[in-house]
Amino acid sequence: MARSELKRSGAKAGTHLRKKKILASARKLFWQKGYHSVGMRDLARAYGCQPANLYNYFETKEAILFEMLREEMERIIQSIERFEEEDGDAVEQLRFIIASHVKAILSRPRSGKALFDVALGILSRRNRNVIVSMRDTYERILRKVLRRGQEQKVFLTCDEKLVGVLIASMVTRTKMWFHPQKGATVDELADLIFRFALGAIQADETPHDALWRTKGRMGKGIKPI
Amino acid sequence: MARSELKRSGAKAGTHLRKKKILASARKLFWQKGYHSVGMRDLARAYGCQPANLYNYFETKEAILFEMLREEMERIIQSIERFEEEDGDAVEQLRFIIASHVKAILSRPRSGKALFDVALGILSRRNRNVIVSMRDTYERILRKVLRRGQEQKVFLTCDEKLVGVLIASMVTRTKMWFHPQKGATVDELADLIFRFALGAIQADETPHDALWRTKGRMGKGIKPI
DNA sequence: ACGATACGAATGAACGTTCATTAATATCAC
DNA sequence: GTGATATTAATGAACGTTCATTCGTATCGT
Repeated sequence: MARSELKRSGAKAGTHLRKKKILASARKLFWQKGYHSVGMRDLARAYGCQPANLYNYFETKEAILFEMLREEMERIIQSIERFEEEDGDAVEQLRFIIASHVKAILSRPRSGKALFDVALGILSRRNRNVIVSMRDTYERILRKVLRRGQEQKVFLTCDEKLVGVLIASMVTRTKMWFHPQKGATVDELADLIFRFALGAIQADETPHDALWRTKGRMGKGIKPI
Repeated sequence: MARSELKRSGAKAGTHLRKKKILASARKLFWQKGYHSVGMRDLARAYGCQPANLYNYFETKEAILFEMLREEMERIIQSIERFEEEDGDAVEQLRFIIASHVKAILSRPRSGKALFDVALGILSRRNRNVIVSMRDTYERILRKVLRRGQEQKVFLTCDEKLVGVLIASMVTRTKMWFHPQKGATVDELADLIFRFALGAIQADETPHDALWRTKGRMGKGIKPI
């Protein structure tokens, strides 16, 4: 292990890995209990060390929250950023965006804690700006797709800014009430939300009656806190 | 040891009035800054007394939050509870429910703090059950109307449980991003959300293209935190 | 004078954070 | 290789502050 390359990056590699592990356990706790209900002592216990040691990896508690949110947003954006420029079927792009977002949100242990919203009031101005600008990127892409759909005449003329926030609202809040069940999977949920949104804005009036015959199946997954 | 409800008997009628005033200033603060960012000192200063005095009116800080939320929920429910039994045009009932809810939510100084969601994690089990059961009442009424609309064949066959939470999600989150402006009033917003929802579930395929020509006007009111 | 109302001061707990120190590991001169 | 010397990683105990809440006492309306 006397490789010269390891001298520089070797020590750092270990730290980076440990940082990720701290973030992983912090993420779980923050989503479950909310920022204010989780102390540094909790974070330390979850990771397996003393509170003081966490300060070798993060400057403050807020820094942990920030890094966690940044990673999460990055994941969501990366999966859809190609739609900003890429021309294509807007309907399919909308379907993908919704599905991707729903999956990202529900891939974490349920919260019901509105962590993201609370966080914006906690982060420093600098950090909040970073997160907010990432959220803006997400909404910009969504609006771009909505506008594309209008140009393709597959969506009705609509205020894409408004429709964007409405769709995002439905998706965001899924984590408050949705529990995957037999007959009510995350994929199905995403599909239903997509169809709901599409029904509201689609131009050609294909009856989508059949799409809604899910009574009693999807209902199982709905269990608000 | 604050006694509960000694409104009558020899107790001064002023007590009840002062309690209301404390609640009023507390409500403003809680919605603006969130529960954790508001201390008893802040509540006392806003009302105009010392922190200790608040304990003559409420047993705990949580009790203030609870009473406040209870009043708020009561207001919302009272305005729509007649739809639980009353037969009538489901489309108009849905329009009324959405409008009523939007107005209730946006009648307070903006929060962007997800107070309601956070509160559910703060309240004692007993108090949370009260609030949750009120929320359930709201959702039950909404579902009843959605079912009525299906029976009247004005709504598509749909899972009213799912559609209910989707609609409620859109409405609830308005407080995160909507600012009334010239050309973007609360009433217009409520109407647009109603039309969005109706477009998704309505049975007769009346093109509602014209309904969406609001571009650039409603957009002004959209300003997330 | 008496109870309702308010106050100032104090309490104990919890919080994020800092600090001096130890244990372990890598680096380097010889 | 061996011992001296940095560097890193982690610790346990405390720090100062803030918090909701309690206590004893004074004030006020009647």
